[in-house]
Amino acid sequence: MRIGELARRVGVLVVTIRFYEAEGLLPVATRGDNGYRDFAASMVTRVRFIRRAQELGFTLGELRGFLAVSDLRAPLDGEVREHARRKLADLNARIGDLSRVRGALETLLRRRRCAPPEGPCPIVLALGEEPRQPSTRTMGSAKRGAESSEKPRNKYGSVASNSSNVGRPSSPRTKWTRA
Amino acid sequence: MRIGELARRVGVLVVTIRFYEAEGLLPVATRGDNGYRDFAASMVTRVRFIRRAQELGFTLGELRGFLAVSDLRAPLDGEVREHARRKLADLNARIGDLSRVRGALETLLRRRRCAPPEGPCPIVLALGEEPRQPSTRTMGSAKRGAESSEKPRNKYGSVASNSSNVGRPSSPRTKWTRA
DNA sequence: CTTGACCCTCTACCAAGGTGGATGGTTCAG
DNA sequence: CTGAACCATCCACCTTGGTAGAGGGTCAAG
Repeated sequence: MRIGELARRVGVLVVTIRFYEAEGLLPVATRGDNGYRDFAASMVTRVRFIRRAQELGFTLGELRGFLAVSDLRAPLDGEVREHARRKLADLNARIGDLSRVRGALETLLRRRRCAPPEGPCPIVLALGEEPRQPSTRTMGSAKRGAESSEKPRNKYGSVASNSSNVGRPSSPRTKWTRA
Repeated sequence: MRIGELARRVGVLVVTIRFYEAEGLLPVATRGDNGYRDFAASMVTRVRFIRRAQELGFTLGELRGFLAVSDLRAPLDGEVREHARRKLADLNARIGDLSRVRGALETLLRRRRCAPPEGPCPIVLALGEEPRQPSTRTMGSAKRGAESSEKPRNKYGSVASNSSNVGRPSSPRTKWTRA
């Protein structure tokens, strides 16, 4: 199968297929005498898998690692197995969170408006409340940002000093002077 | 509360808070005479909500829309309600998908290796197979790419000229010199 | 009155995940 | 044989969600 047909079958752009190959998500395709790539039929499933997994919040990096293990058909030994176990835990946490959001959303649809006149929306509360159990959440869009009340030692991250509230009826000349 | 304290409490960078304000995810903070932002205590919950929702695959754009509705405390009328209903359907599909992945992953951990010697990994199959029911999956990382066997009417339809890339050592016949 | 921890604005830049264009070779129908 | 529809390469650019730094004001303690 040529690249165009593969792309058409999955519903992605040709350039995306090439991008995936370059990124190591697809095995380097064999080439004909004309230099054209020739893809096996199984690549349809594989590309479809990539798209679906991406929608579920897996990054291409994770997928690359995962597919590499799958391709090697290597036994699931120590490190990889441990990684899989961690992924499973993440997955469970994630499913739990999404279920909470679903519950809140269902409640919402049963009511007439988002929030009781005072206080925030139940969905905001459901997700925004203090974390009760620090389950290692490092999935999906987890960036390398500081996590849950840790000291963010970068850019305006030092220590100490607290001056919690307003109390400055002072001079009104600054650069901004906006209300 | 000043920006630094808010950032510290949630565990994000100060610049991230400013970024959220600029992106319309937080209401524009009131300013003191010195120009410093002054945040309400409820912003802690709100920012925490944003982080958690992001981890769950919501984009900042979705969150902006959602929070706007929540802030207005407007009744959930036609369009917004419809949107919420669609989100709920997406959510259900997503939870179902993640559950499938979880099942596959559990199976995987019970076995010794990823796949039976022939054929691909069960997880790849579980996600990569032909879509059976075209439920509108437009969540999480859904980009504006072509979808499911549509004609990707972009790229590969025109030609033109360029000037960069000088002095290429073009081979007599082909550029790629096949494998 | 200086120092250091804050705060402000603005501009640049980064990584991920592509998208699009320029330039050119290949294939096939008419 | 010609034109379109493909295929190839490389390079530039876009969006998202931030980060980092320059340049400078504010404020409390020493």
